[in-house]
Amino acid sequence: MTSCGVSQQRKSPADFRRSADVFKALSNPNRLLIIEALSHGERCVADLTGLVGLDISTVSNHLSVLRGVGLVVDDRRGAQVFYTLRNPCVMNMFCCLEEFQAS
Amino acid sequence: MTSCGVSQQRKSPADFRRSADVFKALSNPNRLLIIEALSHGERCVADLTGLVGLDISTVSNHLSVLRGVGLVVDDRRGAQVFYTLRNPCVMNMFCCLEEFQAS
DNA sequence: TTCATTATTTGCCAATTGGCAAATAATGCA
DNA sequence: TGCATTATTTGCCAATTGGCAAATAATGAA
Repeated sequence: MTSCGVSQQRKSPADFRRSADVFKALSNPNRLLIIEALSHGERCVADLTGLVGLDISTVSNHLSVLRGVGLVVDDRRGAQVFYTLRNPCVMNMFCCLEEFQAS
Repeated sequence: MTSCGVSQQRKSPADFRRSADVFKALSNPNRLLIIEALSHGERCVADLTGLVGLDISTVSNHLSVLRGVGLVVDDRRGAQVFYTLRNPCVMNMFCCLEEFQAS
């Protein structure tokens, strides 16, 4: 894991707000489970509901949260809706977290 | 930002729980502001209180949250308490987030 | 020991979160 | 159109969060 080449500009309150919002979306274990599943390929809601083991209304709500911060995108095909990660680079954050937690 | 060399083992519910806890600690803009300040070097509580602009009891509480997940460590010197990031590699997560948000 | 300074803890309150279940919406077939 | 399937939204409720202010703890000097 190397340093990233991101500029060191001063962050505005809105920047922190936006970052906090994404972290908040990630602050639920069931949502993390969903994201990890999606990192391996698209899944439909019923799939994810089976995986998470909660009521489908809850899973749908979690997916709505993830959609809200742009982590996932939905694709309706007939009665079914499939979800995918909008950008897999978010998994890099998990790698960073694992390194942090291993330290 | 390159991929990290972390093993692909199956995560347990407790793993997701722990990850979610760290993300939760990061899900508040004022705590992000504190972390960013600490990434540049240690700061005392009064410093951070001035920076954040909230009541000192609130700042102390935020610092307690960060301590609880191991993001920061405290060092009491007399009446003052100084805080530092336990491991600066956590800043890599912010870099990943910025890349994600720029995508 | 008293008093001042600094930081943490606690209590209060409003807002938010997360789970279930019901209600509603979207899709597709007969 | 009616009905079935799938998913989303809404309502309810308990738990949690975050901010302020008061109470309490920790430190140090006189």
